[in-house]
Amino acid sequence: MPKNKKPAGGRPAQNFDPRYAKKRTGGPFRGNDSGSRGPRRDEAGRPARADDRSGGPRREGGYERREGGYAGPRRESAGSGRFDRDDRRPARDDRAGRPAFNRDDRGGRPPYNRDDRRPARDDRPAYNRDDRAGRPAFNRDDRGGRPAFNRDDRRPARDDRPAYNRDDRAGRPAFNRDDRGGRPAFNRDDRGGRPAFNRDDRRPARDDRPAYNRDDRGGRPAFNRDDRGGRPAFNRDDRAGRPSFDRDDRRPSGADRPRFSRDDRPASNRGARPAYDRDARPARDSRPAFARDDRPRRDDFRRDERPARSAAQEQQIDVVHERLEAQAIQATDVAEVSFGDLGLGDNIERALAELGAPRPFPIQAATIPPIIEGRDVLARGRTGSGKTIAFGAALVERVLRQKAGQKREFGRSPVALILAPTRELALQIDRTVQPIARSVGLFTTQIYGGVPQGRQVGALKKGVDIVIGTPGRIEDLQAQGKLDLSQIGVAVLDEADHMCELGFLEPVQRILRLTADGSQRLLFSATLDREVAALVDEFLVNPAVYEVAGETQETSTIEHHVLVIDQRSKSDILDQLVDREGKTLVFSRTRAYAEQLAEQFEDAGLTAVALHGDLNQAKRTRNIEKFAKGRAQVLVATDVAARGIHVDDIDLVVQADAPTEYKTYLHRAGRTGRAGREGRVVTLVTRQRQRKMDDLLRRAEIDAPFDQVRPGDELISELTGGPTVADLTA
DNA sequence: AAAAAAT
Repeated sequence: MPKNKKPAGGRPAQNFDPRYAKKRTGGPFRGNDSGSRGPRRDEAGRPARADDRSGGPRREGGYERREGGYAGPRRESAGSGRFDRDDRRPARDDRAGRPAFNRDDRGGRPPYNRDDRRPARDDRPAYNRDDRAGRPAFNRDDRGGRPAFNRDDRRPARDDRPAYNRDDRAGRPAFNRDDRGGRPAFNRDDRGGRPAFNRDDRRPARDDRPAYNRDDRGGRPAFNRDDRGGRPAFNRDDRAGRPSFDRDDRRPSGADRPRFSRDDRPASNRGARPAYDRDARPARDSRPAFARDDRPRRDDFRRDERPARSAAQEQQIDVVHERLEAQAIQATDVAEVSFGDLGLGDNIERALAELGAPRPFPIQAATIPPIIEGRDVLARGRTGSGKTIAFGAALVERVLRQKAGQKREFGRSPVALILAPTRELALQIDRTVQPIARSVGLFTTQIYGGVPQGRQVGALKKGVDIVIGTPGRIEDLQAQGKLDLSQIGVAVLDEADHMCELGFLEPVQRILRLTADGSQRLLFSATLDREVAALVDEFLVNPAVYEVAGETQETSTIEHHVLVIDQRSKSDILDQLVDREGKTLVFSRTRAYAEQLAEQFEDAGLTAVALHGDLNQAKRTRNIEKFAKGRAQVLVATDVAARGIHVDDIDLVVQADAPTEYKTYLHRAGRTGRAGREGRVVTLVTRQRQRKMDDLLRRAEIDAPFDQVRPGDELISELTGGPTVADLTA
């Protein structure tokens, strides 16, 4: 999280730096983009896309030069789990190298997390206290020694503070009212089971509030704070308590089950069914065929059942696209275009080359010119197609032209904002945008939660041009008067459709409303759809909409498989899937399961780390870094890692829990097969979920084979793509 | 269910 604003001070060892260079290099666009969709028309209003349409074949070689060389660490880890454990022990020092003590360590981790979290909290109070302690001390000294100075010092201070405070207070209540109206609604909805009751309660309360509000303004915040303070505290207690209980429960059961399972399974399954399995497979293969035959019927039924839903949704989608006049960009049309041709300056072009992007990808060629021109832009380009560079480079050029001739001022307000749904993504975007901005003398900073705000505020005080962050902390600092959004002339929403989902939309709307009137808005996502209509209608003016032609599964480098399993065998099958060479990313639906799986894989002798919202930010960053650098073979994550996150060379994505939305599937799958590399996605489903999975894949326009598997089946080791640790050590 | 601000 060091987001340094300072010019020279090179970046403090950033996790993905080396790797990062490759990241964002772009997508799997191949020279042979067969799927040309609609004619490429030149809209009247379309800012001339400077692309010379010399339709040469697109070369992709330049983007593959950097190969992630993590063979070393991998080899060690693959060689034997015990070596890994030994390696870890010294690293963990305190925890001592007793596998048996792992249980103790597990019990000990939650307290560590709490400690880690507290320090973060302690830092702020600590800084505050220091500041407070410091000021009174100085005041006292000033009062005692220098009356004249005291008056001077106090006056400006008092003048400034009350003035600012009054302004802020005057301003905040108004905003607070809006916010309170919006947030509690979401909180209550989120809290879940009482929406109806809450709403009922609220309405009368709101009716009463106008009168009560004025009187109670002082009182409510107190109540709100109490409520807020109490609930999170309970949550944290619960979290801390549950994991330990769960872990305790799991250990005995886990210790017992594997023994019983292994004993039972070999006896029953291997003994009796192996022959049946092989015979049964063809039969199973035929089932999907039957299922497919059945599916059309279901579709018919569903169409009958859903007319309201699907029709409405499709209409909305059509409306959005029709009204926005989406253009499909042909890769061949931009094959010979350079970043300079698109309007970017030499410095930026050089910075991009250093990032591993010597020439623009289609989504970049399509969107950069209109962004520089100042138009609102919607863009859809599949995962790993280079969207970050598209908006990042164009935004820097745009800001540069706007600020041309202006002096750089200390404490200036930021003029551009990039919003992302997760802290890791915000950090990653900054890793791309910062070097581009620096190349032309602009400054960026990250504004996201989970870390002390002091550093972020310090950067803002010095003066920042581009802010990159997550909604919560941005609103927080804005409310504190430490972040001025009024000068924001360009606002980017990465993962825009996700940012329009419940829980994100309102904060995003509030933030956008605080930006300058008529400021430019850019919405990017691999799954941009009608969900962004709420924002488009309010914040965008005559936007240009782009997508890349030919983004079909045929042109994808990702291979998809669905394994139909017994719930009981899930654990063993997962062990088998992740026991392999190469980086494996495993998705789970819940934080607890992610944590559980990471421990399970560790117990199996692999190096595995978890990534989810229950971890403090330091640990989140540490774990994803370990995975990126190859010091962990397996990353088990919640959907916090589903969108945008780029780690080189993930060649297998395993969905331990199948997603419920096709968009989630696409984004999770998109963690592999980036920039033209090959990747594989394996999704586990139970027999009962098979049909839902089939529907989901159809919506995602993905064709994947369904295979029933049991632990030990050859298909599993085929999918892992290589010999396992067990094979090597046997 | 998860994510996003702390206190």
